[in-house]
Amino acid sequence: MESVSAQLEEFETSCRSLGLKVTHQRVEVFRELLMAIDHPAADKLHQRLREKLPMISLDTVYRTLTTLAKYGLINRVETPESLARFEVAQIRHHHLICRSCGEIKDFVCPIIDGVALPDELQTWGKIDNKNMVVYGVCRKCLKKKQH
Amino acid sequence: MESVSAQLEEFETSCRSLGLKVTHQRVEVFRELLMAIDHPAADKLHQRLREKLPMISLDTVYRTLTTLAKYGLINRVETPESLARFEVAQIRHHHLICRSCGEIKDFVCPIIDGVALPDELQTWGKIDNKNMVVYGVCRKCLKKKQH
DNA sequence: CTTGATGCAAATAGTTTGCAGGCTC
DNA sequence: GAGCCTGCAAACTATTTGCATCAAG
Repeated sequence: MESVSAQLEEFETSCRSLGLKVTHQRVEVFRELLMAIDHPAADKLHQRLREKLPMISLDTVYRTLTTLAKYGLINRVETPESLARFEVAQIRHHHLICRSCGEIKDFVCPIIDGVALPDELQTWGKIDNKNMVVYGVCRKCLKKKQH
Repeated sequence: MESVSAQLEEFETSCRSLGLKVTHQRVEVFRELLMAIDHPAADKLHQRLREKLPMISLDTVYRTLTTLAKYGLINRVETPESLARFEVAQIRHHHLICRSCGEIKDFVCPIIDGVALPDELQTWGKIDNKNMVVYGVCRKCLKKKQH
């Protein structure tokens, strides 16, 4: 596991080699996402960022997230609420999503990673990512429902 | 593989047992989705439906899709464009999504279906669905890019 | 200095909701 | 006939975009 500062340094290097300017806002967006464990949506991230950067605008957050996702520095996670959520692109993992509260949890599963996809997919085009998404209702929500 | 009329009949039976009224609009929305192979979004479905039901409103399509998905009669498919798309809940399958044109293709993979998920997921809550989502760029889009 | 990034405000796009009338059960 | 469903219009929410200014390389 890399340290936060090492990851930030790597981020800046990546930006430079991609021709993206290393702005204060971009670094902070990335740092905030690096610290987050809850796959925040743009709006939530914006709220958190304003503590450090009171002037940062929501559309800059959107633009930054879109740009970073486009270059693969972060991942966009699809959710059932059609509300985009984000995470720093880390080790290969999959997602567990609660239909009730929307919580997204990561899990690793080397077996799934190792499964060979059907041959027909090879002729379809160029595959660059596979992700297992597991839906259900988390324990907290199951308890709430009993009332 | 069931015939279309058999599936429609089953749909009506399901609605009744769920306490949902079998309206003309609902049946047509379901039928249209049954015939579709492209996982249409609400808007596209609405366009198609207007050929048969010129008066059907877009919000009825939305309401119907939401209701049917809630009861598991159809599935909502998440996409990278945060635009909800739908399909009739058929046999267990997975999705292949083109990042460029948004095409969604189904594929079956018994091996993936059979993989036991890590134990930690059992304690998380109640799991009701697992789906592999494979992202890439389809051949048609790869060709376009070469120009 | 040049070009891309930001902040502001306004525009979009997808989706949801309140209400009155209509249709299923 | 009772209550859910529909159509219409308006509201909302998430996200995008045009433009002038500003800052990184």
